[in-house]
Order: sequence, then structure tokens, then C-alpha cells
Amino acid sequence: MQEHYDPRAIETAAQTFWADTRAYEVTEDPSREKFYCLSMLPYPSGALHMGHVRNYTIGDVISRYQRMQGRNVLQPMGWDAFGLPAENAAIARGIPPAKWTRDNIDHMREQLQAMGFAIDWSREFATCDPSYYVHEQRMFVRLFEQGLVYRKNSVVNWDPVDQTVLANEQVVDGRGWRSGAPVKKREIPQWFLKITDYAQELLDELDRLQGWPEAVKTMQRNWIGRSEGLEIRFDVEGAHEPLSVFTTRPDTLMGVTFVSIAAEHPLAHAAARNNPAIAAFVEQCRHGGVSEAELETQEKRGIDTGLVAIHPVSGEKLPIWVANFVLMGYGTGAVMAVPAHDQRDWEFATKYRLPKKIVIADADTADALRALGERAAVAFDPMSVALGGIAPESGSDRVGLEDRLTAFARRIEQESAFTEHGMLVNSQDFSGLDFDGALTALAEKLEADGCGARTVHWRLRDWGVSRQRYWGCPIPIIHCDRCGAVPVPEEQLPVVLPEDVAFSGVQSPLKSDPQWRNTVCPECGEPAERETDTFDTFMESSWYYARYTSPGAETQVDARADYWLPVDQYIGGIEHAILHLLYFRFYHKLLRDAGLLHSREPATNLLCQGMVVAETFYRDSELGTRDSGKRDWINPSEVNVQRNERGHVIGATLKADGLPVWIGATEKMSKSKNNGVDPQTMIDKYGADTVRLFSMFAAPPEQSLEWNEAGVEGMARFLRRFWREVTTHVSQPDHPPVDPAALNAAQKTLRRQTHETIVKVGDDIGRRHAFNTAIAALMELLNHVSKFDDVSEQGRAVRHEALQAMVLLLNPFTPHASHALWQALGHPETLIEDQPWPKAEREALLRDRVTLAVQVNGKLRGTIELAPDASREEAEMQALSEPSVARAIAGQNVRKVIVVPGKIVNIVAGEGTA
RNA sequence: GCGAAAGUGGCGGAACUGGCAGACGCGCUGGAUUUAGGUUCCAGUGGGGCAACCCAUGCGGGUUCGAGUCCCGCCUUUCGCACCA
Repeated sequence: MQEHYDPRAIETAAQTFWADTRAYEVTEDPSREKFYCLSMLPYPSGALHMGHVRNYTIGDVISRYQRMQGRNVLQPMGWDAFGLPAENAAIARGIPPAKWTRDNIDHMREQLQAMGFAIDWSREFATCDPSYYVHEQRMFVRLFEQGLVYRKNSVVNWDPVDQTVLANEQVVDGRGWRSGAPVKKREIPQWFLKITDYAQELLDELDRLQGWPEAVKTMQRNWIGRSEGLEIRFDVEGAHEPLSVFTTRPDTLMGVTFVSIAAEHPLAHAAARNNPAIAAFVEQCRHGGVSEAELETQEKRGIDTGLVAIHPVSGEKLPIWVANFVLMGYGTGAVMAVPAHDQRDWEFATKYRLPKKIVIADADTADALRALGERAAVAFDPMSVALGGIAPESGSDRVGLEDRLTAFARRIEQESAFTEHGMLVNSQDFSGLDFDGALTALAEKLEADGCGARTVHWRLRDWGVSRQRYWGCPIPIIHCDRCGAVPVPEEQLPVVLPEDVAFSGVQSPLKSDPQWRNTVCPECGEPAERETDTFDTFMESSWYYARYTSPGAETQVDARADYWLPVDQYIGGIEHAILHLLYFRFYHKLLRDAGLLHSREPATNLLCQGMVVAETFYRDSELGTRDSGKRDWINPSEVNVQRNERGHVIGATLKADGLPVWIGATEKMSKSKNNGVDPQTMIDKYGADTVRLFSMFAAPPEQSLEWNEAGVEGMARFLRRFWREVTTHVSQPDHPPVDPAALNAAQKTLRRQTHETIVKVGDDIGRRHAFNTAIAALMELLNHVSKFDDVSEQGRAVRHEALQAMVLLLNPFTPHASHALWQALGHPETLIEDQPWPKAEREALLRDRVTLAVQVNGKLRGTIELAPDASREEAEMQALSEPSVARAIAGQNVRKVIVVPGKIVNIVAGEGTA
């Protein structure tokens, strides 16, 4: 074998072997347990980035580990090929999006292969293949026929200069990213999928997803946002239609002092018609983008419409305000405002000097009212602290009680709303009730009066799938003047996206291509037009996992899907915690309800990996004409970092000129900060195994990973040492098998360390996904092996056992090196995943002595060594006789001794006795 | 604004169920080997005192024999917010 570790040669050899033997192509085999390991498919942006490397290495480690457990492992790969960047690239370089995308795919496939991932490439596809998206179009047509698809107006970002719809990403500080023009909201008709029909199931099944991170499930629960409450109708003076609001706090109903509506609400439009000020305000609300973050962070503003709503219980007249923070897309587009008990209403009311009416008392106020007697709680009006006519039951502390009431009222008037549940006050017949009592009583009254009902409300909105873009899957609809929107008949699918187009970026080539657009209505045969919008790319990424199981199937998936699904391990970025993962779960249920699948959920275990970050370096732009704070970002590879004699970083210089550069924050790798590290450069320099090893070692998978080239060197060093250790070992004469009875103490120790490592690495990979500590354990074992210089027969036997275990345990991380070293250890060239995972022997794990820490009053004072089966009394006695312990307790009484077997002895000493 | 996470040596991180804080790696210091080396090997490395010991896991409280870990309150950073993928 090679004496020196030469990654290039061994990686090429291993990859050739895998390709020649089609090592990772799999088929369904009901006699074997399957394992479907899936990483989120990449967007083909041009080249692999470190986020991909990390994601796919995690998947590959798990796949290879599971295969070594004897499972039938499927690890597929494909391309999320539609999307906005292809259009941007097309504009910038004049290449059609399809060509740009396919060239990128070819390049990135090679890069993935160079990383040595155990992928079944026979199942590969790109989502821009008509043979893929035809099934998506068929599904859409089916859903249309089932009534799960509908069309309605919704708001988009409109660039008035470029005359185009902008994605939220393309709106920067309220302006179009290319034109720089202020963005406006615009309503256009769009297609929606009724995901809300599945809201309850999507919520309920989260409880069953034991293998998903709690954080993701919590975020999904909050996103779905089930809330129970009342829908309450307020009559509007002079209007035919009542104004509907939803509230989860019906107990505060008697504290409503006005009603807020969204600027897009029909009543707002009505009010704007005869009032220029309102019209101007509504028009102003159209400025800016549509993202929720933008809407929620803008300054709260409003205007009185002059319209009047009638309180359904008290009959009071309430002003109706247009408020820019009420969202038309959420609920009814109107909310009842209770400034005393809702913080946002409180702020709005304070700003516009609208009244606050206290109707909920905190515990202290409720106590004070009870002390003042039954009637006080009912009649108490905290705003005026009107206690006139109420005689206190015990007169002496009346003033004190009144002070407490006043303090509560003042707090709400001046500081903030009281938003907790409490006792109802100042609420007519409902005073004195608690939240639940008020909910029941009000629901009954409003239902009886026909102006309200209990209802369940969802935060989740239906999925808008229309995009006004070219590079996407065409929505299979034909618009006919007579028949309306008609789905494209099954036999005419797919509606193929023309790929050979000139793309300017201003208008979709679909709109400007009459030949493609014009067709005939499938129902009446008259001339009609195709829908020119395309699908949201989440449509493609919501079901790709199922297609991998059924390559070439005539239908969307076939019977093979039930063998492989659900996915056993899904891996991807935490940024997908809500949207993608919710659509993914939803689509699975659509496939199930179409009878194509028979499982409830698409994936049983989910791992969300953190992002890859790196240091940033910069210089201030000299001669900058505008902002003096402008920075030129410098790639980490062009910089030398200086340290002092203690290893502290004291500065950095540019390699090119030796002059200083500034050190910025450690941030996510990005083009804008120029801190990206190219995986290809790393592979060329160190080899794929080293890159894989570092990306698994530097941080646990869920955390962010800081790319640091010195750390990569460390991994290369480890592999070189390991290589050398095996090389040296195999150059020695043959040895007999390990004879446990014949081992000396040092041999026993190394053997124990080997078997402890087997236990730890298996647990770390299989159960904990703590790849970093698995690798650390293997490094420790290598340190033990290199210190073990026993060349006797049993010494060589024990070393062989250690090295052989290491080759197998390292295989998921460094499959190329393990492939070569397995042969070096005397095995023929085989697929190492067909070797069984090493098993720890119980007897090899036994210890002669165990170490216990001894504390006095919780502070470490020494350690003691004991037989593993020593009694509590022995441990206590030995601890007390330890000199450092005796010193620490001198002059004090031992009051208590706590012994935790195998771990610790804590002596509680002090004055007094036990 | 709302929702979800994370804060431990000079750095990345370890400590899994409340039980010896800092495994492993990087960096740094000293030494050895080598014609040379951005090679390899050996030793040391949280801070203070340089001894006994004291201090230390974002900040402030609390529970406990014992807290990085549990509870309460703050601060900072990151992710998501429905047209980026």
C-alpha cells in the first residue's frame, strides 16, 4: 500500500469502484428493513457551497452508518430547478434560464460525486423536467375538480416603473431592487390551494412526530395558530351588512371603545369615496411592501372613518377607524379594539386619544373589590373610581382599598394595558365572572341574539400558488370568455414550458408569446388563452421525496412508494422549519387522499442543520464619494491573521500588500460579505474525506459551523497519522488472535478503550447525531494507539483490533480512506458498508477500579479509587480518610454524606449535627 | 412587531438523566528531529496566587448537599414571518 496518505489517488480509486459496482443503487426488498435517508434537494445556483457540503455530508454519514447496520438504504438526489435566480442570471448574462440551470446541474453533480456521497444516481431528476412536473399539473387539475383549488384576489408588491410583480426579496427598504422605485401594493387574481382544510390534521399530527425537533413543531403549531373564540357581528349605522370581527378575548367585549378595520376593507373603500382625507390615508397604506415583518414594524397609524358601529350588547355607538396594522389577509380584516386590555389597541388609543375602559380586574383589584362588598365588584367603574353609594362592609380600611383601585386604574391609563385574564368588572350582568364564565355567558347571549357565535380561527392562510414568473411550472388552466377558468384536460398534459426563449426580465415570455398563449377552450372549442402564471416553486419541492421512490412511474408515484415511505431521516436547514416543511406535510396528505400513498406523514425523523459561517475582513473604501462607512470585503483566503504569544488575535493583514485589514463579525457565508469558502478549492487541496471530517467535527449538526482552515489542517493531520499508524502496523509480522485471558494491564486498557469507542461512536451517530463527539472519540483512540508501543504478539493483536474498529467506525465520515485502509488490513476490495458495524464486547469493557470525585460542601477536594462494586460505606470511609478531605472538614462536624455510586461523594460539614 | 433558538478558555466546541467545568481540535509557549519545510514528534496551556487555596459557563435573583444544566427577571445574537430557496 501507499506509504503516505494521498487523498487524490485513493478517492479516485474508491469512487471508481463504487461507480463500477453501482454500489449505492438500490431496489425494494421486502425481506430487508429499509432506511430512506433524504437531504433537501439543492437549488442549482452554479456551484456547491459549504451549506450543501454540510447538509449532504450529514446525510451521507447517516446513510452509510445505517447501511452498515444491515438496512436497505436509499439516498437519492435531485434538483430544485425552477426559481427566480435563473431569471436573474438570464437577465445578467443573456442565457436562457433552462440552459443556465442545466449547465449548473451538470457542474454540481460532478462536485457531489467528488465528495463521495453514497447516492443512488439512477433516481436523479430535475423539477424542470416535463416528465416531473406533468404529475404536479395532473394533481392540480384533480384538486381543482375536488374543489380544493380556488381563485381570489390577493395583494402583491408592484414595481410601478418596471411594471412587474416583485418577490419580497426584491423589495429593499420599500423600493424595487432594480428600479429603485417605491413599491406599491396591488391586488391581482391568484390561485390558492385549500391547505386550511387540513389545518386540524396538520396540527394534530405534530404530536405524533416524535422524531422532529420540538422547536420546529412549536413553530408549526404557532404558524397554524388554532384559536378558539367568538365571531361577533357589529351592526354599522346606515349599512346593510354587519361588520364581523373575531376575538379570543370575548371577556373584554364590554371594554370595546372602537373598531379597527384594514385599509383594504370594503367599508374603508366606502368611507374613502366621499372623504378625501380617508381616501388619502387608504392610498398611503398602499405604499410599501406586503411582507408581514414590514407591516408589523411600521408606525401604527389610523384615521376615523366617521362610520359608527353598534355595540351588540350595550348598544353603544363606537367609532370605526381604519388602521394600518390590521391585516386584510388575516381573519375578517376587522378587529374590536379594547385599549385597556390589548397592548396594540392601548398604544393606538393613547396616540389618538380614544377612551380606555377597564373591564378586567387583576387579582389585587378583585380582592379589594370583594372586600368592599358584593355590589362594588359589579358596579365598580375603575376609570372614575366611582364608589359613590357603596358602603364598605368594614369602614376603617376603605381608603386603603380605594387607593389600590386607583393605582390599578392609573397604571392602565398611563403605563400599559392589563392583558392577563381576571375578573370581569364594569360589565353589566357579566361583572364578577371569570374568563371561562364570561366566554360561556357571552356566547350564549350573542348566539341567542343572532349577532355572534363560537368559532375556531386559524392563523394559517390558504396557499397562494400563482407566481407571475416565467421560469416555473405552467399552471394548467385555460381562460375562456364563456366558460371561465377551465382546467387543461388530462390528455393534453403536460403543458410544457417553452425553454428556448429570449428573456428580458420585464415581461414573462409566456405573456409575450401569442403562439403559446392562444389556444382553444377545452369545453366550448372557442378561442381562449392559457394561464401565464406559473407555480410557486414550493409546489415542486413538496413532493420530490415521493418521486424518488418511483422512478419512471406513469403515475405520480406507484406501489414502490409504500415500501420506502415515510422518509426515515430528513435533513435540511432550519430556515425551512415552517413553510417548506408544512407544504411537504400537506402534499403528503394530498397524495394519501388521492390513494397514492398509505402513510400519514412524509418523514419520521427530522434534523435541521445550522448554517455555515466564517470570519469577515474589510477595508474602508478610500475616496468613497458617498458613505464614508462603506466597506470593501476581503475573502478570508486573502488574509493573514496575527496573534500574540498567548494566541490572542491582535490583527490581520492582506497577503497581497502586508498592510492591515479590519476584522469584522463572524457571519453566514455570503457573496455580500465575501466570506465564502469554495468547497472545490478545499477538496482539491485536502481531499473530500478531510472536508467531510472537518464539517462534521467543527460543531454539532444543529449549530452554526465556523469554517476555519487551520481546523481543516487539523483533520488532515489526523488522517495522515491514522494512515501512518495502519501502514506501520501492517508492516509488522502476523499475529495470533486476541486472547483476553493472556492480556497484561496495558493491553487490557487499550482493548477497553477500543470497545468503549465502539459503544460511544455507535451511540453518537445512531442515536444522538453528535458527529463531532464521535470523531473526538476516534481521535482519542488514535492517541491511545500511538502511545501504545507494545510489539509483542498480543500487543499487535490488540492494536489490530483497535485499528480495524477505527477503519469501520470512521467509514461513514471518511469512506474513501476507510475503503483503502480496509484493504490494507488484509481484506479484499469490497464494499465496506457490507461489513457489519463493530460490536462491543461486554467483558472487554469491565474496569478494575473506578474513580469518584469527593466534595466537601459541594466543592471538589479530591478523588478516590474504588472497586466498581464497592459499597457506600467503603466509599464514605475512604473519602473521609483522604488527606485533602480531612483538611477541609477539620474542626467541623460531618452532618451528612451523599454517595452517588460511581460518580461522587459529597460531605456536608459545618456546625451542628446531622 | 410576532414566533423559535443560542450565549462556556485566545478560538471551534465537550460535559447526554442536576454529580470532577473545559474532552477533542485549532491557536499559542518551550524543546527535539530534519539539508530544508506551512513536515513530524515530546511537554505545557482558563484566570489569580504560583503554596494552601480563591475566582470562573452573558447579567441579576432563586431552588438544591450539589447548578453550565432546573425556576424567575433582564441583556445580546441568530433564524422565520407566507413571492428567496
